[in-house]
Amino acid sequence: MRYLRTFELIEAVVRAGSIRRAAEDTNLTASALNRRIQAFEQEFGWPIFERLPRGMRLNPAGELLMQHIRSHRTDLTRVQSQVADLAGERRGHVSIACSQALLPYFLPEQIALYRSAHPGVTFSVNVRDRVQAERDLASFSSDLALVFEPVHLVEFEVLHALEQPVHAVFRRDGALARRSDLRLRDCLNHALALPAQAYGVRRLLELAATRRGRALTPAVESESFELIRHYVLHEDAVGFQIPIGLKLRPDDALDHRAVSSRDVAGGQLLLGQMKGRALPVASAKFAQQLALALAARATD
Amino acid sequence: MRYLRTFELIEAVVRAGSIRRAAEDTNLTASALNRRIQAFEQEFGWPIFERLPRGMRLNPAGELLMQHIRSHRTDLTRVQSQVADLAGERRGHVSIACSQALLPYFLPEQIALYRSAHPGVTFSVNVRDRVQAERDLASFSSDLALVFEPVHLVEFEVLHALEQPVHAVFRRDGALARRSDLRLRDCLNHALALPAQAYGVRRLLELAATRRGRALTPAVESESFELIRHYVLHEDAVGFQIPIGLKLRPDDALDHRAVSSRDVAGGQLLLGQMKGRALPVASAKFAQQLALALAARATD
DNA sequence: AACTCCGTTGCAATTTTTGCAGCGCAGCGG
DNA sequence: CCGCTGCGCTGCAAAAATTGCAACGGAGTT
Repeated sequence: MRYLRTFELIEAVVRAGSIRRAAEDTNLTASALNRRIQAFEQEFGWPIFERLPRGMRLNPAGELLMQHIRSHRTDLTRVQSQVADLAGERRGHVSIACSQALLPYFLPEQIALYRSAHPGVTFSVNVRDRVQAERDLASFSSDLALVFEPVHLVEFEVLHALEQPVHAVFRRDGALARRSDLRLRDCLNHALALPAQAYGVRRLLELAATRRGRALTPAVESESFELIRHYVLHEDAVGFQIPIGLKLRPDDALDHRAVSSRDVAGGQLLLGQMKGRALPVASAKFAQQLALALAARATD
Repeated sequence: MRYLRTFELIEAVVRAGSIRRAAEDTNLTASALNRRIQAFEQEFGWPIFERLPRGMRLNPAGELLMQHIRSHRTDLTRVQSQVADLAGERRGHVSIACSQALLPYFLPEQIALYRSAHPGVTFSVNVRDRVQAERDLASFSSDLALVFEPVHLVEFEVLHALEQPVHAVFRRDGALARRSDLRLRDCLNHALALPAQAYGVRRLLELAATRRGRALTPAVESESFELIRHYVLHEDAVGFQIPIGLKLRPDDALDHRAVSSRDVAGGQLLLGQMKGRALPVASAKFAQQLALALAARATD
């Protein structure tokens, strides 16, 4: 949008950290860019940048303004989305920050389902850990977040919650496969393939282990759930994940089962948005669909 | 603000109803204005005006956009106000929609008090009845509303409430002045000077009268409380008003006293803002001061 | 002390916006 | 039927704004 150009330029300067670098990104000369910034500060009434010998940085006034700019712009896209909806053609873009576990099955299915009804809607899916997801919402870079065991919950408005037990993942031909009620101590006798500390599953496991005075000493620790799943096949190890990211296929060499809730508490998978924000039409409708799908899983 | 020019122009067209008339108001030619509107619609993606043979009118998309524009602009002034506050100098503008009863004493005092501490803050006071006040808040043309017995209360966030009994106003040398506990039937024996139907005091009186099977037949009916107050002096009539708009001065020919609460229920004087809106610093601080002043009255 | 990278400014070139005049259209009144 | 009025819209030239170029001074770095 032409009339938002000044804001784009300001953002470019914030990102680049200096006018000269931002000028390259925006296909302008440093002088032109400089004058636009100055003109804006003049009209706004106060400087919004600190001038440092090495470049520019936002001052507190600028931070305040940036927050406003971001909210304004996403609000405008919401209006456009509403207008598109008004005109009958559902268009728009849904951006969602989610935990890794949603990537293999749940989200692809849901997105495909939504796009089959509304081909004009596009999606961007960003993998974020529990902390980053909330930061994404606050900075308006994601409309929705679907995360396991979020941390802060301030500014986070829960649209739907689903309890997910921690599942152990193991070889179908291993010793664990034969147990009917799976206890934590059974798992701890095997080599452990655990997610990194930042992840909710890991936190729940640590909690359970320390309560029993035992320490978790992973053989393999990774940020990739996919790696963990595959590693389990090589050594007769045990991995952990939530069931929404797992699927039972009879021909598969992998199997999984819930660790007894007596040992490891379940966690919450939360669908949420930034508190108080009015979502674009497409995002709101997609959130409804997700909530329905999650509710269906709860009754399974 | 230069970068908000397009929005100003759109608003001018909405107000004027045609490009040519709006062009005069904005010191532009119709052609220039026309092209800016077209350029905006191009960028926005949809037309926002209906072209009629007699001029232009907003279409539904335009209505949606206008709502956004208004909220955006008031939001920006809030940011500026916050920045001013950050810089130490409290500046800004407070716009308040209020009932007539606040005009003679309460608001002038409060505004003077606030301005003595913060001379940089300016005020606009708009007299609005109960319905219009809420409409003002919703259209962002007022930050605060201080009204007696508002109607809808949707979108209205109450910041402070004060119960106000209905007071009768009469000549100090009249018959009513001698009664200690003032009953409604005493008043009804006199000529009545009543506010118009739209006002809260009138509604409370009507309610009380019909409950007793009596009808209110005003000798004088007016939208001006000031006229009512002065009329009472000429005929030995009785007027009605809430005490916040009255003052006892010993040298005055007027007197007033609460009508017994057994007969006429008290009403609520409400200080409020639009639900969910973040007020500019000056408005928020002034609202705090008002709330305090109202609370002090409650304990009198 | 030489060097680099920064924001900033004067001036000319360029791009954008505007005003002017005129077009076609649709109601209105005779 | 006509002329009249007020409307949105467009081609073209004038006016205004934005931009690029070159250069300056300042502050860290080597």
